[in-house]
Amino acid sequence: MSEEELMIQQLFDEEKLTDKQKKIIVAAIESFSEKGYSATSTSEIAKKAGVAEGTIFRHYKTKKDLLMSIVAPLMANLIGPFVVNDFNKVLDRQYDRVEDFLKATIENRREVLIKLLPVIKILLQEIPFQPELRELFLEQIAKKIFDRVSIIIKGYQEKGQLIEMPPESVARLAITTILGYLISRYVLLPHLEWDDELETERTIQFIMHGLGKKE
Amino acid sequence: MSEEELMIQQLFDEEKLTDKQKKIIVAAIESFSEKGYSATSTSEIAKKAGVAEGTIFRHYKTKKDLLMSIVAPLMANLIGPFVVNDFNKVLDRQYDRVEDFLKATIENRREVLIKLLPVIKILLQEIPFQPELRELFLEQIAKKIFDRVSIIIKGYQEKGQLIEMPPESVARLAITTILGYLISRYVLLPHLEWDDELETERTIQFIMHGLGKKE
Amino acid sequence: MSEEELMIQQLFDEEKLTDKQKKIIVAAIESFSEKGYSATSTSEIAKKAGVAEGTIFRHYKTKKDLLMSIVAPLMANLIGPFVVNDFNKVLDRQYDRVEDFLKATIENRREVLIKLLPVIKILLQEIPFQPELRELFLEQIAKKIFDRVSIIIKGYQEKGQLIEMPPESVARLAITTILGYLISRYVLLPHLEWDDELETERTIQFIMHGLGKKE
Amino acid sequence: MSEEELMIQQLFDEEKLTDKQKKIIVAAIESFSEKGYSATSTSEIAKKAGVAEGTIFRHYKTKKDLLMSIVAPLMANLIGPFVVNDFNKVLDRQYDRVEDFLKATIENRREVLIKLLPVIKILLQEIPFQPELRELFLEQIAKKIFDRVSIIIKGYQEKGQLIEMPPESVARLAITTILGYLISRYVLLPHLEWDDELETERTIQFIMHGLGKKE
DNA sequence: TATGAATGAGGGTTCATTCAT
DNA sequence: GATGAATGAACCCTCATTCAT
Repeated sequence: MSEEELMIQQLFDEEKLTDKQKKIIVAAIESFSEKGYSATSTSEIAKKAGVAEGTIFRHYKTKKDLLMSIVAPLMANLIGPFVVNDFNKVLDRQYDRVEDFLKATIENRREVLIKLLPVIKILLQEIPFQPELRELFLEQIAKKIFDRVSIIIKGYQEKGQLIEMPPESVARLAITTILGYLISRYVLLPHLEWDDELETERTIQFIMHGLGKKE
Repeated sequence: MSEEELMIQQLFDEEKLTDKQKKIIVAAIESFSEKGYSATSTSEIAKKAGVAEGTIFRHYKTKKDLLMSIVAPLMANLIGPFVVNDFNKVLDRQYDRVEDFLKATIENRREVLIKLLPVIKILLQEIPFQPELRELFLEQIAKKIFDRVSIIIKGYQEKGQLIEMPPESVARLAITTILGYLISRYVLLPHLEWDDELETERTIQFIMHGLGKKE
Repeated sequence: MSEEELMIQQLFDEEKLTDKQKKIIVAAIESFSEKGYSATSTSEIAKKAGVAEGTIFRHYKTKKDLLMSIVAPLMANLIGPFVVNDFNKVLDRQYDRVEDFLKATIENRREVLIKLLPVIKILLQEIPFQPELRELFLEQIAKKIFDRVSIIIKGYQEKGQLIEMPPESVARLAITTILGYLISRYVLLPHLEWDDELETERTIQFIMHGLGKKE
Repeated sequence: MSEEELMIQQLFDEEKLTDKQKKIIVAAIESFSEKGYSATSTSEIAKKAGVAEGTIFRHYKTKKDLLMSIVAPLMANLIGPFVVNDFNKVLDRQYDRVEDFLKATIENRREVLIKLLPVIKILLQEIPFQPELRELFLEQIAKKIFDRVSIIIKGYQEKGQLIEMPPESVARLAITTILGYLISRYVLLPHLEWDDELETERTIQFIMHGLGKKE
């Protein structure tokens, strides 16, 4: 229970949720991420949450409403700290080298990513099918992150630490590499044994120097 | 229609499908990839295919059967040419430099990937929810590709073209980078304008030399 | 309605059934006994009961569940009073002569049999096809009745009122004769005019003295 | 196969059935008697018979047609030999004593009953639900048998071998007793071990002298 | 506020039957 | 005559949602 409680807190820290609401949210996250949104029935959620079927609809007008109320705060959560903390730190020149910034970013996001993994799975699953979700995601998350990252990139380029390449391309390559790592690590192959520190190091090294051998 | 006909041919070239079967497959692919497997009703597929609902179940015992019959041949298709053609060419030392191999691989797969995009979307969407699909994918695709790629990598490492790093890590980084490019290009942001040749070049360059500036 | 109400009361006297449940049961009994279980659709039952089809499945998980919930209490009902009342009376030597016992038994069961006729028809119809039903019937009804009857028979044999013959055979002959009478009377040929008292008398006389003429 | 072949011959000896027709009939009898008419699908029959679904409907316009074509000849078969052979023998005074007639009748019918058991089960099952069947049965079978039996009874009554009782009642009692025996023996409790000769003897004895002890 | 009985549209699937081959 | 693909109505059952309690 404490595990879910943490997730709930992380996601809805400011809102006031009744006890039943929390149970509904937890149950919905579990079912949605296990079977998918469409394949999950509200009655199943109600049973798992230990509430009556009607109770769900008292708090959330529709099933989609419930989905949104789970997934929307995730967005703020994913981007929020990143924007506020790290970005400022970078501006404050706390990370002189790109490597340090990358490492801090990965470390910083790793924890919240793990905690919110089920919700992230739901988000990724439903983005292709819920236009509102996709727009929300593209405009609130993708765009913002992309913009901030581009600024950061330009900064490092000016400092001569990054090659001359359009920031969008640099951003794309860096972000997909990091996400590729995190998704491989936590979504696709979580059952393998990973040496997290070493693999993080390699990922960063790859971003910086590629795979080609310097002669 | 010719577009879908092509896809059908690509996927089911050896099997003999009746006209109605083809229509069902095409309609199912369209609906599944647009709304997701669970959210698509068989009656909707029937209507779109212009056949009676019962006809679907004459050819495919269940709805999941229909899904599998769409997605299973994709696997062979995705991996087949790769294994046979490219791998042999590499062994035949047709690609002296890693760059050439990467470029050929991307180009080679790009075409089939575009054509099969809707089916790939379905596959990716349903892998988390259909255990049989996941196993099929992990064992038939992921493992095979990984193995072959690892061999290729070792070859280039011995030739001194790739850094010393466990082939698994090299494979992971290379594959996720390429997939990250293709997914960004064709799935996430297809509506942007892309200079395919240039962006492919950059992706390969990134894999080889990273983002760090040589001084 | 009062007719069915009576049947419902007789069958489910202890359980608390909602109004809709009663209507569903009544409608199901009517349809099952008229057209058979397999040939009756749940939508038909719903319509006849004046409820939504979903309502049926809220109370009974499956169609077979509905059948069982109708037929199971019948068993207790058919055997219950017999075991408790009559059997005790016999033990209490309330019936000195076999004839009196037989008459009381027939009279006693006639009433409930008439009232539960439709349900009995359903039971008899479905016993060959529902293994669970058959076992339930054989073990809960047939065996119990057979055992009790055998004890009673032995009693009368010891009193010299019945011929020496294995109690099983005696029981078989007596029971099938009585059932043969009741089934002829109420199931096969209910439209004929019957002089119930006289025919009962003849049936008992037949059991006691057969058809042969004493010279 | 020879078992079914025999049944087919017995039932349809005069008609010319194609090979496929026979297979259909055999398959239908098996399925109908196992699962009931309504619960058996034509496709299942086709599969079991090894013919195409359409073939069934080429020979029998509807599913009910198939049922009727199985069950109708049974009637003639059940009554035919009885009327012709036994009855004449009785008239020919081949059976002086009632006992002999009863024994001959039971023995005579036992064999055909066993062979046609599955078809008889179908007939008994469907009589309550198929009005045409019921009328056919009542008028062609029940009535005829009843009439003939009544005549026989009167004959024995005149000879002083049977008590004075309306022939209808005598017939009812005798017939239900015999049927009760045969049904107990072959339908309800076929798995018990039966001493057929002894039990037949007891049944006849019961009919003649009842269960009461002569002092 | 919370319940859970009730709804009826729609879910996937099977059905008896037809008909072009 | 035999086939089996095709049909669409009907099957049993589940669904998201409502509302009286």
